[in-house]
Amino acid sequence: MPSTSFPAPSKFPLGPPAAVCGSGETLGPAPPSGGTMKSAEEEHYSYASPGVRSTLLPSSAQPSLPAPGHDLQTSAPGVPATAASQPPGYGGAVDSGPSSYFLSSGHARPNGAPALESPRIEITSYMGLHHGNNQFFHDVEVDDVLPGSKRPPSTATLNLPNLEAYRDPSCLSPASSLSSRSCNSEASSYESNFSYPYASPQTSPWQSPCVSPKTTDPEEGFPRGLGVCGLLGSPRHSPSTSPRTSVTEESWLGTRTSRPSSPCNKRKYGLNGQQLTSPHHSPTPSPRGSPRVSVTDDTWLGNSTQYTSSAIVAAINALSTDGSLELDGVPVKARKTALDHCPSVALKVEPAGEDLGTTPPTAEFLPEEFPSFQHVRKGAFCDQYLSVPQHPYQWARPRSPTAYGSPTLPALDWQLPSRSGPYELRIEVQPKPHHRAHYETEGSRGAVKASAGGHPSVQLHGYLENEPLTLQLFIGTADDRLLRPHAFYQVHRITGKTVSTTSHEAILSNTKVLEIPLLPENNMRAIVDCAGILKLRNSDIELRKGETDIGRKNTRVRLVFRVHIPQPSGRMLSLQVASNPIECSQRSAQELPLVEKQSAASCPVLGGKKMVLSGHNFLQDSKVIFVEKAPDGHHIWEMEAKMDRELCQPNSLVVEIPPFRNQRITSPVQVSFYVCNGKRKRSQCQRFTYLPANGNALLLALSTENEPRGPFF
DNA sequence: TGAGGAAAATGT
DNA sequence: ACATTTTCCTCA
Repeated sequence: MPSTSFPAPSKFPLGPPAAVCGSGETLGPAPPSGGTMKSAEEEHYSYASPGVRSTLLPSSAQPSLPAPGHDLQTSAPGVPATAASQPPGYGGAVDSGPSSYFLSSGHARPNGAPALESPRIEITSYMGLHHGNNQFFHDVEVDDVLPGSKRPPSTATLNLPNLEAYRDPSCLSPASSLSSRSCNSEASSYESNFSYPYASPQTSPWQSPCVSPKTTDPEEGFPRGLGVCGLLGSPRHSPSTSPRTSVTEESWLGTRTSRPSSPCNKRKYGLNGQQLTSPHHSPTPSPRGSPRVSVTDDTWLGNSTQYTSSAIVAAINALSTDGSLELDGVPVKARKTALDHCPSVALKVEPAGEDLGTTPPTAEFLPEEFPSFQHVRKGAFCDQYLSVPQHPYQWARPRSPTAYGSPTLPALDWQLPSRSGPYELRIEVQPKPHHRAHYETEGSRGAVKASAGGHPSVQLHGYLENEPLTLQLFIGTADDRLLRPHAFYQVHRITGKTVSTTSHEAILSNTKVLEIPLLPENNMRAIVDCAGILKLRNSDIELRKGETDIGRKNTRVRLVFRVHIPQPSGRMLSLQVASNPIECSQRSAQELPLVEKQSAASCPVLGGKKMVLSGHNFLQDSKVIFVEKAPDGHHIWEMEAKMDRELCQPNSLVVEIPPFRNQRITSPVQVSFYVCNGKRKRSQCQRFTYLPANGNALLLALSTENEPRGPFF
């Protein structure tokens, strides 16, 4: 299908194609998978031609998905992201006017931030773009759903009063904003406006957004995915996936609810997040093979990711779809989105259920149209789950929703390439692998830093215009699945003397997004010294209806950066890159010592035998403490081993096994030892079991063996 | 603030 | 009994 649908490159509205598209090369590494993918260029083209709206590429057309996040990973500075191959996801958005979204002239920039003129926002109906997820099928749906509603894809323009440099999504729902209650963050609302209904392959497109996925717990009446509110609408959910949705409000909400004693049943996932069971699979074939998908994440993401099909689909959609089509057809209103949070509501609204469970509420409705409705729902929803006080966040200021989230911008769970044509968004300086996130009950723990000191930095290469752009940053997942906003962590804006970078907070679909100016005068490079990480309580998030991810042991995140580059054609080209994974728990940050091997499995009763422990994270002051416990668990004795510092190596400790205290042992004695780093208390250290293989040997071998023998392992 | 530690809670 | 998560304390 595909290809045909693409417009010829020549059509590329933008300037010389060549420039834009640099040939594949720009793309960089060719598409991983067999060439099926189109070069970025092509895609560009496709999208580009304004006229072409309809071209929807069948998903098939783009077999390959971008690897989620992948690009990022590679992120080693300097290293080009391989992922490039991905097509610009949504790049193709419709024709909107030139991006309304961005600033045009550099006007005053307060604080260095680019000033926005009064931005004019054009609303285009691209719907497709947004919801990345399921656009595939929309055509149909649209019609069905909104029969009369189609609107011309035209764009509307709004003039914003002014400029804060950035648009705030929040504006949208006034009410919503910070208040915890407003589950729907503004963003969401905003999104909803734009959102476009797309159906996940699996689900019927039209299901009510709210519909609860089957997978969901029966008990819950609500649909789970709501949270997303539509934004992301992710229909994607694979069961496994968590709807990102929920993420966050709480954060902002700040409220603390009493902790729920136990979260309702959540599904268990593998540590990586893989879900053990997936309720439904999307029928659609998963794109996995597609190059895009795999491209990159290697690092964190295992190649094997199990992405939910929906996610993939979304990605595909993004790539392939021509927003325009949908746009037209889709009545904006049609979508009911916002419900997200208020699943219940949604339910009411829509019968639903249809789907297979997974369906997240895709629906969107225009906020405008149903403003009150939304709010209500939100409130309701929140109440149910959270009693949170509102936050006083500043970003609450009103802005037109549209401004911020122009309809054309891709949802946060869309997989986007890190480079396309001449452009490449690259993380020049990676964040440290550990950063202790702070809870709402704590004070800030500062900004994420770089390993070598300083802070992470991101640069947009290949952009030669003089117009400043906005770099968006949000906290994404680091598991094996497709990159998506992390439900349990939110980016936290840090301000103060130590922060040199101006930033602005916005909320998109329950996900806090930090917007940082990318200025030509700075070479389109931003030093991210204003981003901290907030941890939301697992119980709060897990209770959300629609949330399927679990927080326990889900403590790794990635910084996800996005930039939207207005194209001459009026479309917006979006690039995204994710950082290396960052471990956010306190404990992990301490780098616990880990013993992988021990040279001895037994020792004479008198002890004295030397043992080599091989592992990681051993420090100069590491201590090894032996403990003997009776079969019933009774603590018999413990003793700190004598360490042979001379023989110790960074990854190995040589210790002397202390003599057993009970020399009348007639049967195997189980001895454990702890390896402690520095001040860490034993209780916080890893305990290893040393089990003498032969009881007799213990009893009878009174002579000590002081030298380790042979190869230990 | 920004951290570092750790006790108190919870979850397995 | 442990492993993890959250809340508190302290300090610079």
